[in-house]
Amino acid sequence: MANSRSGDSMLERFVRILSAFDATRSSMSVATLARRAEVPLATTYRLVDEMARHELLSREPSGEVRLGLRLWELANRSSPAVDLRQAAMPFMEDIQSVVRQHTQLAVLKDDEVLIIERLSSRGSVVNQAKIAGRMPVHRTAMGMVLLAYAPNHVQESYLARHPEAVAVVDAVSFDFRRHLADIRKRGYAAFDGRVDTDTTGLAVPVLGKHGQAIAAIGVVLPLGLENLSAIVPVLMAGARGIARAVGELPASSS
Amino acid sequence: MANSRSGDSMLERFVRILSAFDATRSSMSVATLARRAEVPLATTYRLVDEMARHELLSREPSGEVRLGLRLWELANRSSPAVDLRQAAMPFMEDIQSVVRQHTQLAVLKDDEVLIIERLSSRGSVVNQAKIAGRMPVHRTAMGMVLLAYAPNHVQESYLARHPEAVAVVDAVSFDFRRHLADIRKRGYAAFDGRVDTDTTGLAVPVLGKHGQAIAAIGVVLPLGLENLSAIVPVLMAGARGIARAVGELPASSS
DNA sequence: CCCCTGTTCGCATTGAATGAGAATTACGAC
DNA sequence: GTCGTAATTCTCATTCAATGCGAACAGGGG
Repeated sequence: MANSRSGDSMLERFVRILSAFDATRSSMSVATLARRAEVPLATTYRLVDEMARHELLSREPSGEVRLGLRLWELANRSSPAVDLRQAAMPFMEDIQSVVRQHTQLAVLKDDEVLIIERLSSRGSVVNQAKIAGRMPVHRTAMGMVLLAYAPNHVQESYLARHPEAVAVVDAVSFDFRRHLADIRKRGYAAFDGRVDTDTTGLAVPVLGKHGQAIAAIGVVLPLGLENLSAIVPVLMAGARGIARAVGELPASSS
Repeated sequence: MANSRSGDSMLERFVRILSAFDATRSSMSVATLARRAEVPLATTYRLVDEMARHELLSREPSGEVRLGLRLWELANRSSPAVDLRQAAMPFMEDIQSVVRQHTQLAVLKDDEVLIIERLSSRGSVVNQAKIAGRMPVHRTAMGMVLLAYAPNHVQESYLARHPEAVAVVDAVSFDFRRHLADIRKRGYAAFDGRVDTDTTGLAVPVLGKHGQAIAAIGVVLPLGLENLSAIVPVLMAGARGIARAVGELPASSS
């Protein structure tokens, strides 16, 4: 039995199997799955169909495996992300109806930006962000806003773990901490072409009662930024609305 | 060791634990969780913190447990529901901008209506539907549309399992199968006050290439149905758009 | 004070999970 | 058709990781 080395609880494997799926690879053969998840083949087969029996995974006619509808259902019935999203939706729609470009909601998670929600008009510019997808902190306006309003120890540990961030921010060398302070002073962050060369990101924090960011809302605009300063107040009004709608929410971790 | 009776694989328990959470009870003590999930206390404690370690669950400062952000992330990175939602969103927004009431997207699952997405204007009437929530088939316009365009064996097994449906549909006794045929003839379903006494549900199917419903889109309107017939074409146009946007999607099960 | 509920820990027990590998099937390429 | 490769299914002896009882501990009302 369990005759082998690896210190894997079954749950560990279970998570690794789920993690093998992402937006770019939403279905695959069991064998491939076993390879990606680094779980022994025979075991993977057993696990997969046990999971399929509970509809956490589903097997397509082709034999490929993908995430199951029940997993989605369970995760979306109640969760921090769901609560946040629900509180924010009406305000995001308000923003959207004015800005008419991608409007997104995100939180900070494991030193990355986790996108919670995203509204897109038909004519929006292209944008790589996906719901439940992640973006790098220091290349996005949402990320920098989240970091700027994060507790000190989060900022410091981010800096410690991501020295490359300092180099990337603007052509000139500069003080990252001061950059964060600037963002706090303005109350928003705006970046040109850092994700896509022809778009501008603009984001403001949703502030909790102790001044920390519990989330960020941002928009992605085409580079021709005429009335950009007219948009900031719209975002801020939305953010205040969301903050009010969120009585108290568990934080997002670090 | 597994010295006890129950034929529970660990995964079985895992699912039961997750299932203990729903929109009405999004966090609880471990002991309560153990009771609801019917998992032995000591085992529950062990499982909960193993799951918490992987952020499938999270422990709040108060000690209560709730679903974790990572679970949400995994489930939303890729899943049938996510794909469908993504294909449908632009069309739902179009519909919403015209109708200005709740606009929802749902599929049939286990003889129930599973709500996938839901847009609500600020001034919408009250509506109990929640994302990832379920509604009864024969009391909702979305449910009846889904059933009307479902394969025959699904309809029959629904009838077999839900004899009460026949009695409920309209004051007069009547032929349920014929009712479904009527819906197919019209191409939509409209029900007054069956969920809430002061609202009307209106729904059309999103048809796959073989004529089956792969989803339904519906709106919830206040009972004063003046221009109701003007809305149907809007929904149908949206449904066609969604159908086109969905190249091929795995079905939703039965 | 007692009682009730939630939480943590120790521990002996064993059956359920494990993974190597053989056998079989599916699928292209040619 | 004939290979050849990859995917899948099965078998099976091994054993340790998961199990759950029960006892102990911690609060917190009343």
